[in-house]
Amino acid sequence: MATLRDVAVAAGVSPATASRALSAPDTVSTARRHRVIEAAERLGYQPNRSAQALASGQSGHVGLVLPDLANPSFAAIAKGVQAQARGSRNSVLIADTDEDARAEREIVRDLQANVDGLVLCSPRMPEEQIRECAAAGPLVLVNREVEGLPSVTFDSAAGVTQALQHLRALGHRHVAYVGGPTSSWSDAHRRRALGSVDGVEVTDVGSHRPVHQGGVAAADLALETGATAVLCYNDLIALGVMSRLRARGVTVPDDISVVGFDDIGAASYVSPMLTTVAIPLTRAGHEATTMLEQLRSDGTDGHPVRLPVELVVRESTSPHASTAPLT
Amino acid sequence: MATLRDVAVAAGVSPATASRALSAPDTVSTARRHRVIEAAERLGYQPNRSAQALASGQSGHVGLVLPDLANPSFAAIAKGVQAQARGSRNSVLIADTDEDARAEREIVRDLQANVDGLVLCSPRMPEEQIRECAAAGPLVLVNREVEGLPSVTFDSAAGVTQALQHLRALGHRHVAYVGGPTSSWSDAHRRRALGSVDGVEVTDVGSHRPVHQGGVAAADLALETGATAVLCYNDLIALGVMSRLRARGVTVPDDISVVGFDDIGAASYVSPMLTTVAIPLTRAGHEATTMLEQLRSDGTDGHPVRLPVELVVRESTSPHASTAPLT
DNA sequence: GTGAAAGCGCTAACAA
DNA sequence: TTGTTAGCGCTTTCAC
Repeated sequence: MATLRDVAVAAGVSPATASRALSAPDTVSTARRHRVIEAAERLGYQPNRSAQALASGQSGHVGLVLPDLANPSFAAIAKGVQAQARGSRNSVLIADTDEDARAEREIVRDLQANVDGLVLCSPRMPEEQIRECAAAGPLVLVNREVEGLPSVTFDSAAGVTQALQHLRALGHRHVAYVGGPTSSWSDAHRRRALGSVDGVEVTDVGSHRPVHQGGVAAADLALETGATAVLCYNDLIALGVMSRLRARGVTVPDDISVVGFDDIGAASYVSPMLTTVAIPLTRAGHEATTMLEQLRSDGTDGHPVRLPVELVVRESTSPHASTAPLT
Repeated sequence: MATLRDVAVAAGVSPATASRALSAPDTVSTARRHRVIEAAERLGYQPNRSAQALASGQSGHVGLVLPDLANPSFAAIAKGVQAQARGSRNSVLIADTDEDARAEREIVRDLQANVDGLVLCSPRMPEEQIRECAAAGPLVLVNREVEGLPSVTFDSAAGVTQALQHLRALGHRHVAYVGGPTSSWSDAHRRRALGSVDGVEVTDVGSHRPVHQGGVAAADLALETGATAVLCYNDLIALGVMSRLRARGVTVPDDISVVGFDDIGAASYVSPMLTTVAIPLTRAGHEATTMLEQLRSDGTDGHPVRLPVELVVRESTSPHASTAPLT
């Protein structure tokens, strides 16, 4: 493997000049710069990142911590982070905490020691720990807000309102809400908007695991409330609710309407296709990474950013029977 | 940030001893080892990976190259790689090539210069390029075989056979096969088993994009063949086929049976639940990473490993009407 | 078993 | 603009 020294020798310049020619081109005379670049290409020179990191104090790595890569929502965020990072010639060190809260703190510590900045997606880490992490290095939160720390979240309260308004417009007056993990920031945030629409009564049927199975468990509870529509913490739950409803002979949307959150791929694969609040996950990954880069350069503090969401009306919602428009 | 030097001073030993105490414990006397470890913990010492890498020539990073993180199958592989790598105190540098074949070669080159080994998941990179990559450093292929290179694949030919046998047992005699990308190794591998079951005629309806939309496009073609069942390259396609069939008023499984490949989450979320060939994606990630570690230590060549697959019968397949068992 | 010393490949003052 | 000189923090001979 060719080193920078080799390139310098081949180009007939000092290592320092070679270094400059490659990483700060305009500080070097045109002629020499060309010679260096040419030599680098000819030798197939690849900079040694470890050496660069050691010498410059910048690893060129962005850390990404996620609860579960296999969850399509997190994977989408990862994709965004990845794309944006590569755009600025950074690479991504990824850590899946496997929903293990205990390991998480340690994983973050470990990672943080070796990256320039961290994108942290940890719905459940105690706020106090998050602050500790933030003190240890540049960090941007995704899908969670902590006072004073930079974050990228979704305006899902607005999403809840949109969903509720949509349901009201369809004649629904009583909606059941199937919540996500109690300790999650986004669930708390959504719950706050539950009373935001006049004329719609919302019954909370509690917290459920944000997976398909959580939805099947919640479906019976939702049915029991007598609500004519159910709004779910996420699509996985919504899909679970729909499965269970179908199994019990309840038809969606004729008997009951269902709304999800996230707009994962599966939402459009099922029948009826799921009406859901789409949240720009991949964009959040972009945004967080950009913010991280700014944090590091400008040294600014970074405001929380709240990305807009959008209700996507598909087939799982329809006019409530008893108030259906007469045709 | 405390350095190893700080730890050494605090423990009253030389940096060399401190280094040994931490990374080769049994080469140091018990007493000193304890002193060093204690000091390290007290100071919150975190080794600087870049320095370790530079000095030892080992980055402690495993590279992972994938076509698309947002694709649940690849995300599952990533999860496996990640878990296994952490188990051996390595971290994962991830690169999503975004299905961009041109960028891919460069991404790999770049990554390869800075990792100890690479897990490469690239269904479409030309074989010759793959060999180049393999020459540049330790590398394990996932879901693809190249003569002489270590790889982890799935015995999906056996999966095709299982699926076909299942369909034959249900009375199907004519099956349509909806293929994946022409240039993909796994599609070629599956196609080879299409004629493996006597009494079942398989009509190939061509290559399709391995996404939902690809399936909806293929559904009409499959129908046109007059086949009573359709076997798909993957679940996304199968789901697309089912959507389209439903839209055309064709009922699954009563009118036509559908079988997928992969067993992604969505396969169990839809109705009817998809019968599919489950492939151990996450395990493949584990396996590939383990293999990579062996490659590096033993220096062995690494045999190709072919993981078993399993047909999961759900609701999208049923006896063919005209030959249905009489009840 | 332990320490001193020499780098790993690069960047960043500082001089020239 | 360029070269010289020091390291970055760690591992690893090599003596002791």
